[in-house]
Amino acid sequence: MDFYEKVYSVVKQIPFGRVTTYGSIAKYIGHPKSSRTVGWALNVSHYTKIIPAHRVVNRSGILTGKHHFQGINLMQQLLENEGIEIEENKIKNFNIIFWDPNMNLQSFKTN
DNA sequence: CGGCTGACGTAAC
DNA sequence: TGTTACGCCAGCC
Repeated sequence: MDFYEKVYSVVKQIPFGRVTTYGSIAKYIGHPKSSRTVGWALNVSHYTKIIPAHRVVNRSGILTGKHHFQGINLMQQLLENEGIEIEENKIKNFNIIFWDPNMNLQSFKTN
């Protein structure tokens, strides 16, 4: 399975109203230092695949990739539509809604 | 083939 | 505590 296929598989499994980080995804797919590549994978994915990339933010819960969506606030709008509160490009209660694939998809690696 | 870039993360200063 | 530096890896010159 390709690097990006793994990324897509994980991102698509992010529960509604939850978010995860580039680093967590990278770590989960076996490349803990390749978080940048995860971002790149999501970047190309937005025109090759349909995945909830808006549910992926950086480690601080900041919407660093919002300017890669159509509207400047599209990413934030999508998240708020899921009940996630955003303030100044930053997710509120991030530690609460953070969804770590490493803690929820242990069986995924064997697929 | 080498250097630059980037939706990141961590360590060092 | 705020910046800077660097590793990472795929794409694009």
